[in-house]
Amino acid sequence: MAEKPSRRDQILTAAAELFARHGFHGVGIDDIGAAVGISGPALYRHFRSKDAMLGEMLTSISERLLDGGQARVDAAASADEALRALIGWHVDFALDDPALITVQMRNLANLTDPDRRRVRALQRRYVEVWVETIRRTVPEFDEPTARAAAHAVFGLINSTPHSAHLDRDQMAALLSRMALASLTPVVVTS
Amino acid sequence: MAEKPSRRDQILTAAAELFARHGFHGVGIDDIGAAVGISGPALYRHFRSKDAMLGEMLTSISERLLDGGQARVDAAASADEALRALIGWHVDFALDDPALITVQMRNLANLTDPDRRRVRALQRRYVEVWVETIRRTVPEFDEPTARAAAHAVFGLINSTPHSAHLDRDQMAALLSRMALASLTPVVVTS
DNA sequence: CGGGGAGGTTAGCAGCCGTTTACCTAGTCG
DNA sequence: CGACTAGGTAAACGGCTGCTAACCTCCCCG
Repeated sequence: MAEKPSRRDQILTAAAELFARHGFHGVGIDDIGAAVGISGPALYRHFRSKDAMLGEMLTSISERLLDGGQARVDAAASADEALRALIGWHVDFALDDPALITVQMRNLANLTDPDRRRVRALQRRYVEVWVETIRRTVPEFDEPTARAAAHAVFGLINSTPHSAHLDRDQMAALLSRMALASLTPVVVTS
Repeated sequence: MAEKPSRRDQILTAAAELFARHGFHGVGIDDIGAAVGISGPALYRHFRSKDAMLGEMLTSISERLLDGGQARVDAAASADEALRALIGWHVDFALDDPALITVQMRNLANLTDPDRRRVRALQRRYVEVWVETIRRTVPEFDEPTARAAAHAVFGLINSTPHSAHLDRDQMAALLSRMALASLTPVVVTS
């Protein structure tokens, strides 16, 4: 079933690609229209404004990340397994939607104030899932350290768009291994 | 000696801060002027254009990164020490100039064509320094893998601006440990 | 059959923003 | 002392861009 994507979704994915490549302000309304075969102001039949596109894009990413991450953690049997599942989840997301990940990293500042608040709240909750999971497997990390470590792992995994030299599976394996290793630096070489 | 910074440098650091926070297109010429106490078009006494500011900013970062990295590697006695030195160098840079690092990560696309070529060439050479160093300490990585790993480590270290919750020294220690651990995942738990 | 909504189109406006211009000071130096 | 320069100002211009307006055309459904 070819799951025909709604016009809105077509527009959002095209816009994400463009925003990722040129930045929010670097993309014109006409560019987005052209990318989906319609031209210019026709977009206003589907979105209230250009800001609204970015807003919807980022809130939907943030919700998907949070929900998926939470689900993986809840389904895990042990703390260790939870961490692996979380890493795998984020790696898959970053590899499957590099444009979305890039936009989420770079274009938070271009959001409208209420949108930014919403997105930040979602992101904070996602980070919190990570912080708890990390602290369960690496008890010697205090909370601020775990938070900083979580951000560092995000940076590591989200580097994906800048290095597509490996194929998907190798990349997933590499990133997962590196992420996991970076979080267990204290495995004493006995 | 209070090393009074030249006007040009004042402008560049102020502009870097603004570009990092709002993105290149999100900052007006008047904003930059205001940030250094002069207003608007006075900047054109010091720079040919707004693009020229970004160009000079990014080439100078890239040169500093490359030169410093190369120097550290050359000064190192062993491969292992070279890797540690390289990590330390990049961590120090990212912690001391978070704005510059952010601009370099996000605003490559806003460069003028010749500037982008120059910067990319410098960045490639810097990555190459990392790739060689990594391969000397982790021989089981082939070249593409080492390159991808280098990018991942950059992402890890450059995550600094998004998490200033720790003080400088703790942050440096954490990032260095994580970076090093991520690159030696094969320390078999004997 | 006939009318209304969904989804296009082009033309045009309004505002922003990078850049140029013309002008005005202080210093500096022959 | 007079002239040139470095560095600043405010005003104006021109192009780009987000958005609106007016209009057109299917398609569906009573």
